Amino acid sequence: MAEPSGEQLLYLTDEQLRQGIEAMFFAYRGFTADPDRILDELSYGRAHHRAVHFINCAPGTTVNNLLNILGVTKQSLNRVLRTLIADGLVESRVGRLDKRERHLYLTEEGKALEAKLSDAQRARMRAAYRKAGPEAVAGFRQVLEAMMDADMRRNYRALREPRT
Amino acid sequence: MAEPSGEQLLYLTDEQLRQGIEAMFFAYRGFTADPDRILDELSYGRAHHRAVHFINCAPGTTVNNLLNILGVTKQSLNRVLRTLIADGLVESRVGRLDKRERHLYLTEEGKALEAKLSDAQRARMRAAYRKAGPEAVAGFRQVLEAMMDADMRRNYRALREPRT
DNA sequence: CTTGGAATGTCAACAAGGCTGACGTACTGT
DNA sequence: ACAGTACGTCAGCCTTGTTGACATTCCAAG
Repeated sequence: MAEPSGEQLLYLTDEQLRQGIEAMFFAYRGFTADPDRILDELSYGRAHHRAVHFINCAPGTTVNNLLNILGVTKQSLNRVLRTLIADGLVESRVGRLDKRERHLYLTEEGKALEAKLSDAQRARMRAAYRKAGPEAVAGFRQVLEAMMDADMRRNYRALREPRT
Repeated sequence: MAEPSGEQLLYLTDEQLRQGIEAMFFAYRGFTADPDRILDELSYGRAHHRAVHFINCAPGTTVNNLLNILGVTKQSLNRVLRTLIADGLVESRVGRLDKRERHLYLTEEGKALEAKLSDAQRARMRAAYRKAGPEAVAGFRQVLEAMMDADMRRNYRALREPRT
């Protein structure tokens, strides 16, 4: 894939890049629009969505682990987790091996919300993928991955792995 | 490295879509990281960046027009504009045709900041584009455009048109 | 010409969700 | 025993979203 086969390797004018920047801006808004609507009705915010999403991906994850993935402070995350636990969407279990740790799980209710949010977001993603075609999707993913910070790319790849 | 490039057609499993969602999340963070650092030093935020960016793209635009592009309330935008005007980065001129309107322009100082932010963001975008290759970039843009809301796509395309 | 309504922009106040700092508690490993 | 780690929490700040109230300006109907 790293072989450009000549072609127009260099069409990286500032104008092209600016368009990419704006596309990213508008697309991200579309990307979050559907979940945001659902969240609003429950008086939750995007922060709750992120927490629920990653707890679902990695059941039993610790608070500290989640902190690294989300890139926020523990105070900030804790505020969100507190409401999710109080509302019975997330369960926090004291670690067996290390009792200082809290392992986080979605309850059935939590899974239901996650599914609802996920479905909405996937629907848009699926529509976009269909419209653009498989090859475009491969390119899309490559550029996104190249755009991440190195340490985030590690997190991202860790989440993609089948299982350890 | 284990990136599927092109071959398989219908791989729109929920798992694949979930990966796309996460890639979008992490990539957007990388995307805004560099400007955020610059902004922080000046005690501005992302909102200032967006305003400066789009005023630069469309000099003389009205507040209302900017509102539509940015998708926030006028009160929210106004707060940001007020500080930018107070700091001498943006100039607001009363409309000649319609005196209710305010036309917005970047001052020299404003243009300097815009260039600084833009350079940082473009550098990352350029690096990602280089790494992924021209074909990936085309796919990237296609998927992003398909992911926008319809009305935002209009704004996006309007901004891509040659100058008026 | 007047007047009411629409459009535009400003000010005030509030909420969500970031942040830092400080501190308490429970546990771990040396 | 003790230093360090993991987590929770309180207090307070900032940015940036929101609504509500209001001033100005324009325009069109009476």
